Amino acid sequence: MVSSDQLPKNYDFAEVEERWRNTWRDEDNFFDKNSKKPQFIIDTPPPYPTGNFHIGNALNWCYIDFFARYKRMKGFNVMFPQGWDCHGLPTEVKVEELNHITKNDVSREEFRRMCRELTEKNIAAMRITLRKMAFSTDWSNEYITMTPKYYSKTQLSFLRMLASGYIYQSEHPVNYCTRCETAIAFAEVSYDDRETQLNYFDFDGVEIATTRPELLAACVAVAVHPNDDRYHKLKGKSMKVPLFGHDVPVVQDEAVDPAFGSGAVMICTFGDKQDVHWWKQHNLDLRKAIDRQGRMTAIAGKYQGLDTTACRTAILDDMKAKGILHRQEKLAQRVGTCWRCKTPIEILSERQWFVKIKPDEIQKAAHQIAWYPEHMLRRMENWVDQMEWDWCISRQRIFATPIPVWFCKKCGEMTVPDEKDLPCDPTLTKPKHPCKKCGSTEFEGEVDVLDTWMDSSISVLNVTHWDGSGKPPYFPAQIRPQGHDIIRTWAFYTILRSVALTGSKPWDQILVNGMVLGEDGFKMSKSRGNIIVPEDILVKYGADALRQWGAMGAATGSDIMFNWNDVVAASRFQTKMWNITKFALIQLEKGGFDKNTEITALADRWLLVRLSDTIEAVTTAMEEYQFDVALKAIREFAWDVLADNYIELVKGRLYQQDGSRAGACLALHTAFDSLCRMLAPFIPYFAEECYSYLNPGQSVHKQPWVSFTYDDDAARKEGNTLVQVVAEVRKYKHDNNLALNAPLGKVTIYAPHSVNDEGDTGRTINADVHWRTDVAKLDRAITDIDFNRSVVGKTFRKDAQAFMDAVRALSPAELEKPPKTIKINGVETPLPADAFTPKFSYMEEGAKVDVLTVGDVIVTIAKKE
RNA sequence: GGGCUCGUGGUCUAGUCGGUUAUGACGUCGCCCUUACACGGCGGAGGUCGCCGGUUCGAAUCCGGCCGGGCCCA
Repeated sequence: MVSSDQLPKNYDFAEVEERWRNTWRDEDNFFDKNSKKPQFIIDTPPPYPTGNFHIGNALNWCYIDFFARYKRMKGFNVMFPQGWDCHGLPTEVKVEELNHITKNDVSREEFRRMCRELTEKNIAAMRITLRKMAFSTDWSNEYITMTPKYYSKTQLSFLRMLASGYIYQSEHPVNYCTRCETAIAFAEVSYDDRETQLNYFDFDGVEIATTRPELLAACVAVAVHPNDDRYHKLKGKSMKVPLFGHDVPVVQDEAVDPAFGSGAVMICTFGDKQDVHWWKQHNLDLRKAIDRQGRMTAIAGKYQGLDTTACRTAILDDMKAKGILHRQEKLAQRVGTCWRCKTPIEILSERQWFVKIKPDEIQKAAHQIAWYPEHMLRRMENWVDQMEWDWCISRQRIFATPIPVWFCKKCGEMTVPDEKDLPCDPTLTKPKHPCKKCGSTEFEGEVDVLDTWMDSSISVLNVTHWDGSGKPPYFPAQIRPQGHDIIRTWAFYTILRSVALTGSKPWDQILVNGMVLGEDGFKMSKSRGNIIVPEDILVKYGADALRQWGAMGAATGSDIMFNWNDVVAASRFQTKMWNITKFALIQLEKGGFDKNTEITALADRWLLVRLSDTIEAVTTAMEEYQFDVALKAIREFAWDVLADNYIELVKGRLYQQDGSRAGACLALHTAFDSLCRMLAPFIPYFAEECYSYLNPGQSVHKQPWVSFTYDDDAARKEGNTLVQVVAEVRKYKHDNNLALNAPLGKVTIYAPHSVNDEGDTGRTINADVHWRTDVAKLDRAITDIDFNRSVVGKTFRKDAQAFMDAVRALSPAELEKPPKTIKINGVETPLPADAFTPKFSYMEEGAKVDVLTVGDVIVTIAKKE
């Protein structure tokens, strides 16, 4: 044990946190392949390496670290890997910005090198924050998706899904961002409100309303509702498209809303998702009027080369000139945009690669996973239910995993590399064998690359070593922690891929955390100026305070508002705990403690039973990932039970030098040791620091989770009463304008059982205290009756009111000694025990005393003259 | 328009498979520098638990409707 005078007066988080950060070793957190302990593998989210670990990440990682540390203490072989999801557009855009280039100004290889370089720099910066936050990362299982080691696994998964028929290529309409020049998946489409114009014009004699006149060249049909009398005559006819002159059929479809516009709509390839539906349904022509850059194609005739906006203006002008534009109306509209650049997306028909979505097997696997909180499963169900198209996985970009496929230049046959030859960039290398179909050795490598979700959706397969021979040795993982914003992407794609590649669910449990909102209650954003970065909090209050905010800010799973108050309160709790540590050390070094001391004093028994209750509650909460409940219970025990009540009760005894202090020393040590262990997952630096003073050279993080139990119902009840008696006496002093340490004279406590308080009560309230079990010899009168409504209501139901009236009508003697039955509404009814308690007022003969009652305990106070 | 979720003192929040006086923090007011702690202790004030209706002896809690936030999706 370290001497108490070596403890600094104040807790210096900056010094302590840095010291332990430099002391702890990475190896202590490594997953042990040879361990016999049960495994607990965490499918940690690989963040996008922006260079800044933001507060949302911090919350997510706090949760992970809480249970990772808890599970280690509970005897699990924990893997807490750290991944980095590198590929994708944001980095490409950043590289273009920083170097003042566009991707086409340098070679693909050079551009990739620039992206890798930036990413490495960003990862290095983020690792520093992770370490400062004291996350118990398993750095031996770090993965970086842009490395050949990782993306060869992405490619392997691609080849296997290609072989099993999950992956196919096809020409199909896809969401396309013409600014980024790439296809995107539905999950990457966001929706913005905007106002547009609905244009009514003459279409070969019929009025049609459209918001997208520029697509006239791509018109392939006119649709009307089958029951719309106005257009019966058009059935089976064809019509001539104005300005362009090609003929299109008239089709009938229930989905046409006769009340919208003129009730007749033009179908174009493609204005929106509905057009795609109709196009498939009615087997219509394909007319591509917009190219990958968002410009009009040759099919648009004289409008060729214009962008869509210019084309719209030109066509409307021409309509006006021809006199066929009837009128224009304003229309509120939701438009799909690229999540990254906010450019409105186009639906283009393209040859792309797709992954088959099989809703049933995804639903089945999703239901085999335990969701925390449970209702988050609904989001997955709803998303899977409304999937219409397969997942488009090809992207026309550069910084991403290459699609490992070649096509024969002669016959078009597809060739793939052997699994052992991965990774592979087909744009740089050639297949090892000639074309199987025609024998040619001339190949063209696929230039498209993979959606980054193809990388990250195998994170769990990667950490469980799925690519090893045979069955994945560690698969499935135990838990996936993630935010609810990416349920429809990361969680969805992971389940899909896991089922496709292994036939099984990816994890046993999924823990979904909420979003972090700014102090003003809104989503953090640059424009609102409400962004809080973890580094700010680390500098001002330290990692432990930030971690406490993460645990206590809100119930697990709900959105959490950032609040400096919570951080300040967390830091104050540490100050309080620091002082408890100093007190414990000062007391324990006086004579140590003996594990075999018999605990007899009520206060000591009470502390131990309350500790036991707390440990049980905290353990239950940890098992359910209710970190707010767990930390709240710990804080309450430390501050309220231990510091404000227990220590106040026994400090007088501890100051003495006789044998009566031994029990208090043991109780104090037990509580303090347990607190350090329970706090270890939440505030690892602080818990380590406190623990180290009592146990030099030992780490609290290598200790098992607390298992202390203490069963003593009487101590719980009597101790609570004792605490209340002290509180009542303090209030009495307060009400009588007495100082809290004012001497009180003789105080008699009449309790139902004899109590051994070792003199604690008398010293605490500064009085000459006498405990008695006999009945107080006082004149008393009944002033009121307390009913126990939970008993009365359950027993009498409708007659509860009548019962209470009947009791009030009893004589004082009957109230003190209740009869067996009571007459309610004229019926003799059994009188249940505990239905009511009479309230008495007491007077002692002659002597002037004040009387306090606490439950069934009576306290008389004879004031000192 | 649909789905999910939330609405509790000035602010944030616990409680939500009904049950005695609705939890805690911050703020606020009063008293107290008691040998761990004034970054503290003790005590107080402050709430028609969004609104309306229903079920019940009893509703913050269950049911229905409405109003208002947030998120996801059409």
